[in-house]
Amino acid sequence: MRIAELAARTGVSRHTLRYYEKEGLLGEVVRAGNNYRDYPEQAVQRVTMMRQLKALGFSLKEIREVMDALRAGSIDCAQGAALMAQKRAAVERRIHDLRDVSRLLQQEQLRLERSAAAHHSGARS
Amino acid sequence: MRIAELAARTGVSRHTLRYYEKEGLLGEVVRAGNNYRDYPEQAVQRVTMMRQLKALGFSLKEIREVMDALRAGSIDCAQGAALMAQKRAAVERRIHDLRDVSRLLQQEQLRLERSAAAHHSGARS
DNA sequence: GTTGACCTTAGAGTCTGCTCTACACTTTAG
DNA sequence: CTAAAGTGTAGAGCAGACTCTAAGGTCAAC
Repeated sequence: MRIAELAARTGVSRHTLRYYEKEGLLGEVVRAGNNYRDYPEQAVQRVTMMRQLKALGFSLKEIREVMDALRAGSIDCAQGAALMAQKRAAVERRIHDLRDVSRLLQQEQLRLERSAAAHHSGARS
Repeated sequence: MRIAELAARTGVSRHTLRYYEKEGLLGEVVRAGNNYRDYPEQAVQRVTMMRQLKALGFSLKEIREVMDALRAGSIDCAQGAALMAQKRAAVERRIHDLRDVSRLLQQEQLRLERSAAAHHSGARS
């Protein structure tokens, strides 16, 4: 498919798609005879995943590493699987850290709710 | 404490601490008679939390909202608690999304491991 | 009372990740 | 055939988040 279709189906602009390619996130993109980019169907999933990872706070460099792993998988399955496991571990670490933050926020929330209740019942602060 | 100590204890540079203050992440910072900033002990926890949130991919604007909620809590407990709950919901959403990504990566990993095993046992790809 | 460590502000510079513009070529619709 | 829509490259511009520099005030120690 051409760049406009990929942009439409992923919600990532043409400009950004070319930028991602330049930054190595999309590997080599095949060109048609007229020099237009010709993306495979799979590009939709790949770019969608990039967008998701981006939204979760991953840098383009980190995303590139995930994509490299996926691409390596098409060549060397064992190596690709290993890289995939490593990237998944990074994601799990991030989940763990977020849980810590969530717990902190909850503690603060409970503390404030107790304070609010105390004020409401006429107690002194 | 002075800015150098806060920087040392949080791992955030003097420059960045002033920048965060300018961006409203630290609220009003009390000044000593000599116009030096004089941070309360609590600033260590606050700045540490900023650093954590930052590492997890939150923008300064989002972090500012969390800090505003914490600061509001010192004034209006009920309101602070509500904001805290709201921020915690955002964190939980992010955890949920990360779990999706983790699941995707795991699927790919398993697929590749099966492929690798098939290759190893002499099967055709 | 001067040296050196620390503090101040204002503002310039840097890096990332887009986003847009200019200009030229290709394709498609009428 | 021509106009509009789409694509290409190169490069400028921009916002966010720092990072650093310059020029000067403060303070503790010698």
